Amino acid sequence: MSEGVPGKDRNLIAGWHDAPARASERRETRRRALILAAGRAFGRRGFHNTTLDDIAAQLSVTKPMLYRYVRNKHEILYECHRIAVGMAEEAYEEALRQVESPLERIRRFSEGYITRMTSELGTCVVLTEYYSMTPEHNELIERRRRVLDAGLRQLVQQAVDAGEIEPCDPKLAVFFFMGAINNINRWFTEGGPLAGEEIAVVFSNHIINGLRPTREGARPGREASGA
Amino acid sequence: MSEGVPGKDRNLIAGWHDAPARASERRETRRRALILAAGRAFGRRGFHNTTLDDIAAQLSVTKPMLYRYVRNKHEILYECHRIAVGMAEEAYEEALRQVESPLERIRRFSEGYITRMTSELGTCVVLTEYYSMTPEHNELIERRRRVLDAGLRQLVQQAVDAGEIEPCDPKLAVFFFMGAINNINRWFTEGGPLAGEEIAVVFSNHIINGLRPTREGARPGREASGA
DNA sequence: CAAGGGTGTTACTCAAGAGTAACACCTCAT
DNA sequence: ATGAGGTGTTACTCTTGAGTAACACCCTTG
Repeated sequence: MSEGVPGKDRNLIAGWHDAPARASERRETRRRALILAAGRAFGRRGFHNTTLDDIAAQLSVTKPMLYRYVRNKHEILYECHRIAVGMAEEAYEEALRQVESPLERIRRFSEGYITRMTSELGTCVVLTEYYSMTPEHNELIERRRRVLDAGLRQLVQQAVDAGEIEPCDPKLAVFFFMGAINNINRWFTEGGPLAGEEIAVVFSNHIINGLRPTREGARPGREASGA
Repeated sequence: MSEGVPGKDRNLIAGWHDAPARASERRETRRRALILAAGRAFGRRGFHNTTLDDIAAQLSVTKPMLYRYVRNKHEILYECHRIAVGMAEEAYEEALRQVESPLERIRRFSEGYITRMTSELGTCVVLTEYYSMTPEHNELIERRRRVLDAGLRQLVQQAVDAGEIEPCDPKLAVFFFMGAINNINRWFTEGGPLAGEEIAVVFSNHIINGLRPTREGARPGREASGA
């Protein structure tokens, strides 16, 4: 996104005011920038607490301009959710492609998903507020989420069957770690102390190893034996 | 609405239409019922997608009635959040009281918090939508959450120091499991197939043991993880 | 049987914010 | 230059929903 384009960049939000040449191409870029700005605001302050005027101001234009790029406010929210599931699906398929072991696939998925979610585009994403979508949009997103969920549960089940992990309820297991992951946007801030990849690795480890009790599980009488 | 009929129990929401005797006592009961109904709706459809008329309808009264029990809509949301942090604080203190081992305290906290959160009162609670509170309310809630967070991080650090768990970043660890827990309300439904205590136990295990890789990570010669 | 406090209603006000109409400017190909 | 198409604005409309005023109906207690 941030090319070596000379001079301009009059705005914080990338890609709006530097018009990339040809019409239809610019249109796409701007639409993207709009979704990004809106998504961030939605994530931080919520869908209904963010007005179109706010978003427009972010891009230093006025509200009616936005309607050149999106049909209405709900479409923006829908796009955000599409990006979000899209990233999860991508990570899932990538994981299937890259490794064989079910457990390792889960790790890859988690890492890939988190990495995407904390990327520039990802930070725009809203995982909460699915209830603010129109029923039609919600249905579309839900459907995709359900498919993904089923895939993940299957992975967990396979990991159990392969003896890689102890038996557990796949449904709850998936709820568990997806909950942890989907909550990241609540506290993550781009440019904060934590890099996305860092979080991805740490979280994935927690998913698989938990708080990772030490073998001898020191007695309640505590006694640190060599870290 | 003909009242006073001995049969009563004319409404789903407990405690509204069966007037418990003395005035000030009933007032409290009704206020409680109102918060509960509202909190559930907020959790399911979001703060802004829930109108006061909706809430009133739930209780089979009309909007102006609600104003006899709360100052305004924001106060309801605040009460929900107060209940939520309150439950977390309770669970935390209980954990400190009951056991000594830092790791065991974390488990107790998690179990206690989840159990409360899935209790009848708990299901009303909104953990999302903190951004829909007034800045003043938000400040109050935030403050308490920060204190709790600090306590939890300390527990994690202590568990590390005591050699109970492998070293890790306490901040991320707490974000991790609190994320998983706070997301429960997204999918939990009272009277669904999963009981609150069940979830509490399973999640707490996941927090501590993760997906619990088997020792040799191989054969399905699983040992009995007796219930 | 009044009187008064509590319960509940209908019928409003009022602000905010999504969405639109209409116009004004710029710039580029002919 | 000129008109066409894209960019951007100001100044609205209209709906929704929070909050309120004002009244009507009990019950209880003297």
